[in-house]
Amino acid sequence: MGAPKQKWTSQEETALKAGVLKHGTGKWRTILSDPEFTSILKSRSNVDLKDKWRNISVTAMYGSRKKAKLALKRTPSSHDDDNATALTIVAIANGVQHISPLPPAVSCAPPPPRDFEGLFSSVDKMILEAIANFKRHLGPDGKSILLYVEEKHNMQPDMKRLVTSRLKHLVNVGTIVKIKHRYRICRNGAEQS
Amino acid sequence: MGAPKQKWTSQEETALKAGVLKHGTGKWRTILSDPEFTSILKSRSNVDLKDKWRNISVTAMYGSRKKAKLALKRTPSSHDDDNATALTIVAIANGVQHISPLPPAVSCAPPPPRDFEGLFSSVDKMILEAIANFKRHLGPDGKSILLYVEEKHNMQPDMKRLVTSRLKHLVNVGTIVKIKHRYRICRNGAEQS
DNA sequence: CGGTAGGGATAGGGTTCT
DNA sequence: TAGAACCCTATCCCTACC
Repeated sequence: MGAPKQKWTSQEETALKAGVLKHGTGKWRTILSDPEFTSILKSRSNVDLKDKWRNISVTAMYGSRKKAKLALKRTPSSHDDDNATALTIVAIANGVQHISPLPPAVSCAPPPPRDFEGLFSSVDKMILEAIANFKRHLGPDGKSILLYVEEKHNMQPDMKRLVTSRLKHLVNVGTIVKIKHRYRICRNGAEQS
Repeated sequence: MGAPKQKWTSQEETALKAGVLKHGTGKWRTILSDPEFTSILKSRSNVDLKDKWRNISVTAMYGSRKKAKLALKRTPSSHDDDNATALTIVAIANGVQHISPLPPAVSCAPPPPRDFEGLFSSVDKMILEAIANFKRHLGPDGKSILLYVEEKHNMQPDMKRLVTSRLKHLVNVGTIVKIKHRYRICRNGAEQS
């Protein structure tokens, strides 16, 4: 009676995905406040978003949370990769897919991150995105970033070299900093401790 | 792994409690700097300590912060009592408890607040600590301290009498003063406003 | 600038409903 | 029984205020 279990509509789900693409995971309140999504998601809380995203991610990767836990027990591997991977999966779903399951009543998809200014800047963007979508202070390590980008491009082995060099480049020009094998966006030129 | 949530170990928690008993609440940086605790708590910040203490206190009293807030809304009563009570609880836990949940691999417990000089002095200590560590001007009243001492000792009626009499005793000998049902450490004989 | 208090958000485990 | 939706709370983050 209090609440008969409010199932997620595909509009809501689409908005959530777009929100994650735009603001990153872990920015549930931000997504909720974004005028682009707030009306669609107005009956959801930030925690709802988090939970739904978990369902989406875990379903995409393992089929279920239960299996996910089992899988993670067997392989206590870098948990960060999973998050990046999930985001990638959804990114693909949302970005590559030209038709929505439902005709979006509102333009809830991200504006257009479609401006390819060249491969480099494209990769740079993805790298920054991968880092930006990291909520913790410690950023992702190179491996996670790589995985993220590779999957985005269907495991092109060329990508690895490109990403690695771009990563170095971004560090060199001061866009990002590398601290103990982890990368972080550099806010103002230098990120001294 | 960036830091998927660094759960507090029982060693750390013990160190924090000991630190609060030694330096008082609100002295997080001091506790961190204390050579007695600095190594155990080296991966924690002063803010972490503050947060964890809040968690411990509130859990001991209400079960959770959420319930605490609700309880406080229903009863906008003197918030000071809560803090004292929490401290008392921890004081008791640290001072009376003879067995740790986990056999401490390292001697991480405070050197020895284990010197039982008798039940009286033990109770006196708890009372004084609870009051001393109070930063608000109004001290705690005896009721809440009593209540939780009783609970901690499984409602032993003896405890109630003991605490009450010790409280009176401490007032009589001038160690503490009682002002409007609240107790304060007496610094120099008189505590005029 | 550094520290603390407090409000609030998130992560992850757990629970309920279907 | 599984999976989706929802709850609980330890931990973490942000901001105002010294």
